[in-house]
Amino acid sequence: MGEPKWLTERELRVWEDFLAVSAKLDRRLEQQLKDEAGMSHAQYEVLVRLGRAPGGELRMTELADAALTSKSGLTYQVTQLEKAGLVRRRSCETDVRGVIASLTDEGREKLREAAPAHVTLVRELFIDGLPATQFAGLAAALSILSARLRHEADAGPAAASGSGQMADQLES
Amino acid sequence: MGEPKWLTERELRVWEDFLAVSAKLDRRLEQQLKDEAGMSHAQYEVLVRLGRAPGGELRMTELADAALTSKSGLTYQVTQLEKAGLVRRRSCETDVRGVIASLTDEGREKLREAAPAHVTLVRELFIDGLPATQFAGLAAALSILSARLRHEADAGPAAASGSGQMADQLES
DNA sequence: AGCGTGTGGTTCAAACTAGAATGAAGTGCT
DNA sequence: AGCACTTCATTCTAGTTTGAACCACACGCT
Repeated sequence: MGEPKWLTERELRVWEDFLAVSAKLDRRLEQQLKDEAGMSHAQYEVLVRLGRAPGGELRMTELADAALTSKSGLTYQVTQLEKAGLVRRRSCETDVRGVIASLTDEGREKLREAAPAHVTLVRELFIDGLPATQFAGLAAALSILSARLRHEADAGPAAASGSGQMADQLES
Repeated sequence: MGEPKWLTERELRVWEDFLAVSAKLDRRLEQQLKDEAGMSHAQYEVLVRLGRAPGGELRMTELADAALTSKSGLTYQVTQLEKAGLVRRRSCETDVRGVIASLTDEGREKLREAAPAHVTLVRELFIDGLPATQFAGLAAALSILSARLRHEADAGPAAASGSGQMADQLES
């Protein structure tokens, strides 16, 4: 790893813009949810994924994956949400080890209550304000990156051992 | 706030892709820096901003701003970095209250040492793999969002008091 | 059945985070 | 000069994060 390919000025700007946007967006959303709904973004995210799942139920591991948090992180959040009465734990019939997180009625209600302001802010900060062309560009780029990172997750450090290209799906 | 403008399916996908990309990228970089350089991404970011500043020095507030962390967060990180000998604090001549964080030679060396692997990973995960067109779209979008959030920071809750539109720059 | 390996979830310890409160010192106005 | 107001950085507190260690169970193989 003597001399890597450094970033061009442009690439650097894009990367730092990404970091800045991500950080500031996170903070604004966090703050708003805390103020108006008394919950963290992480918790909101858990409720959303549960709300979307059939029956409002999901296995812990699946939920952790969907809500972009670690397993231990999810255990913590679900415990908090359970204390607040928004989520219940029940055990899985087909696998004794399994735990199923289940959205309560209060949880669903709370979600319904918190969503409008949240969505409005996401719209204001992220969606509106981008001309259609740029939005389309952003959409395309994020879709690729998201897919890429989803698969990287398994193979992870495998890239270090030679491949790391995956150019196949790009050349189409 | 009865019924907000909900997100279309497409908008939702983009937003969630953004969250996913951001989260996964963060985790990968965090992990790599910890493994290979023994520092957190936050600390790395502080070193980078200092390294780029004239004389390797910056006022705490400016640094906090640049490194995307809160003031108290920066105080903590600088203390850590100081313990590690990578940064020094000195007081500001023109303002007694002021504190200037200054990159030490060891700090600069450490940065030089950590940067290649970090940059390579950023390249691998974020830059390469995006066709030129999509990269350009991403760049344009992030540039707009970044600028927007930079200014929002001051006006912040001002949006709540009536305006909140800023539609002027949309209709063009 | 018995054994080794993998998986699901929690617990634990340690680090990090942000905001509120604090104290000291600038700034502007009369 | 005196006073109110803002700014700079730190301290404090409480909450949150993560990976590692852990236990109990599932699964595959012989």
